[in-house]
Amino acid sequence: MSDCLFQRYRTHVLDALRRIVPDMGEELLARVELTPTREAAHGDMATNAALIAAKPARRKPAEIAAELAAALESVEGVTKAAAAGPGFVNLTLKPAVLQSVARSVLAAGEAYGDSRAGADVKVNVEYVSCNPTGPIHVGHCRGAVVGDVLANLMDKAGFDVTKEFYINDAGAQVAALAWATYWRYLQAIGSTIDAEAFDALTPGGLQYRGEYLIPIGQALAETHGTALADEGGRPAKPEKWFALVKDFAVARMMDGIREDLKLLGVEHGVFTSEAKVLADGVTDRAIKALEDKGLLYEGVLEPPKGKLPDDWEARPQTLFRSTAFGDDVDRPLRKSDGSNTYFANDIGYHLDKVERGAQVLIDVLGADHGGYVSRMKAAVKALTDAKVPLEVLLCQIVHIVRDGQPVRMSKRAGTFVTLRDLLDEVGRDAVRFTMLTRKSDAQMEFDLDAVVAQTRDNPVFYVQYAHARCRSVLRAAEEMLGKEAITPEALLNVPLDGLEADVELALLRRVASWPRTVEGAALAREPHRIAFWLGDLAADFHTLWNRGRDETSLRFLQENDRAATLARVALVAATATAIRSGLAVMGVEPVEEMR
RNA sequence: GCGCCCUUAGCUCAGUUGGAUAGAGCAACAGCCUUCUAAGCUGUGGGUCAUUGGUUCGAAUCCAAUAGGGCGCGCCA
Repeated sequence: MSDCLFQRYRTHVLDALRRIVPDMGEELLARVELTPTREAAHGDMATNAALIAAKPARRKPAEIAAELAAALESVEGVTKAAAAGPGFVNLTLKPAVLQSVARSVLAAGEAYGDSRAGADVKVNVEYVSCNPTGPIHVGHCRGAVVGDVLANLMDKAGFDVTKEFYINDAGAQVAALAWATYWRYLQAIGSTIDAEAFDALTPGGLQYRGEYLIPIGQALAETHGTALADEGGRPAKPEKWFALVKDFAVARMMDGIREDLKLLGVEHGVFTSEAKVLADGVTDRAIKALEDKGLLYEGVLEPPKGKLPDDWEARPQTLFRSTAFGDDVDRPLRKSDGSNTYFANDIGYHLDKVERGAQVLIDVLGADHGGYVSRMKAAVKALTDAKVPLEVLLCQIVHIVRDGQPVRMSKRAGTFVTLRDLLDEVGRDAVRFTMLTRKSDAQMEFDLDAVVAQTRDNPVFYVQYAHARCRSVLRAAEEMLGKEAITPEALLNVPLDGLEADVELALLRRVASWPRTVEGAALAREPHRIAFWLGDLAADFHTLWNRGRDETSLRFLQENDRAATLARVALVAATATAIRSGLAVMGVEPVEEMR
């Protein structure tokens, strides 16, 4: 675990504050923060301590701030502490303190920024969770990346994270998949039945007509020959084939989905089957638990306002009293055929996650599931007596555009629909990084040309370029000083007091803000902050680099000044490490050079 | 009709959970640049934080109402 500058000095602030204003409650002290300043004129850090303390002390903030500043001025490493504005205290640190940040980074390596804030709380992050009825689609892509990076982030922040995928393999959709696969199987064994005839035979009609099921039908034919059909390749009764074909198709679909996700760099630790949760009786147990709490009843729902479904009719059904937990209406658990609704099974699944030890549940869902959130939260609240929180991250739609024009998702027109096509076109790193350049709950345009453009305004490129430049300097430094001189271990012992230029200190300040960025982003469940921090860090590094163009004295490698060179190499190595630490959370590969 | 999310510079977006004079990039304008790694650099202009009210030392941030955009609204997942 790396020590965080801000945490360290915050304890000094609290110590001083306790002396000046005794008897402050813990909850008030918790609101005291020490943050980076927005402007250089305000020093390195600022605290709101005097503003917080003013009320309980019944004193003016400026007064307390002045006393606090006087006390903090004597703290080791502080050159200046000044009251400012409505009652802030600004701290200016000795350059040596900022310089030591480079050493912390080199000592910690990519573990720099690791935090214990999560206190090993068991968090289950469920994401992607698409139907296993076809290849994974670009529509799932944002949730996949957001979920994965959130999980990485929380892991880095000290949570005990499980990455989980829920396989929706129990509903009508997989039944339709089984029928469609069977159709392809019949074709593979030479049956002449056409789509229309089979469509008429299939409950709910033949839904999945995509070519991706052809090889699966063929594989079934190879294994089972004609055994799954009646004579002449005529369709047999479902009893003869349905369960087998369904399981086979789902398994094959999941193989493909797993493979595609792996190309995106997403690997879940746990896959949970809806059918298995159901078969194991967890779902029944969950429903029983709700019943025991008196939260189920037979009732008739009001028809929905606005557009009415064509076949709507009032009907008594088993309802969960979700309104008791903040939902708008009570929700049905059984379909008219007696089977569970998706919601009912999902209640079972969430109980399953809790029974496996999760203390916090996080679902990453598409925005079209927004209407589902309050009922699921209600169910989890009811099941766990509000002991296990369910948090939901909604990801808004991504519009794929090329050159500002929307890309229509049409298979017939040959424009891509699958995640794999997107990855083939722009690459994994561009997809992952770009998906996090917006808050999850904001809509986003994904421009196929812009995300691979090698320009300043492409954050993926800009961050990669910064790392490549760092590596380039380190390679040149190796030429100049020898390999042993610039290992992280060797650089740990290099004097850093030459790093005093404003651009160098600004870079160090940014690097120093990584631990608190990790904690803040993890606690707020906002993985996009990592992408923005990386962009800021890259900008600071490029600024320093560019300054060296005009002022040769600021260049990293100085032929005649070994001490200055070593200090700067340490800074560059620390910067590269910080970038890698951030990219590791993003699941993006750092590059050694741009090509 | 109801619920949830969103509205910040001409454009695309941040804004560290209520802090100081609201910030980047693009575009515009003005200079510079032939390079330690090239895909540029420096500077300038640009704002009623959708609108109105409220909460308090202090609001883009919290609350209420209004306007506009998105999503959802029994047995799809």
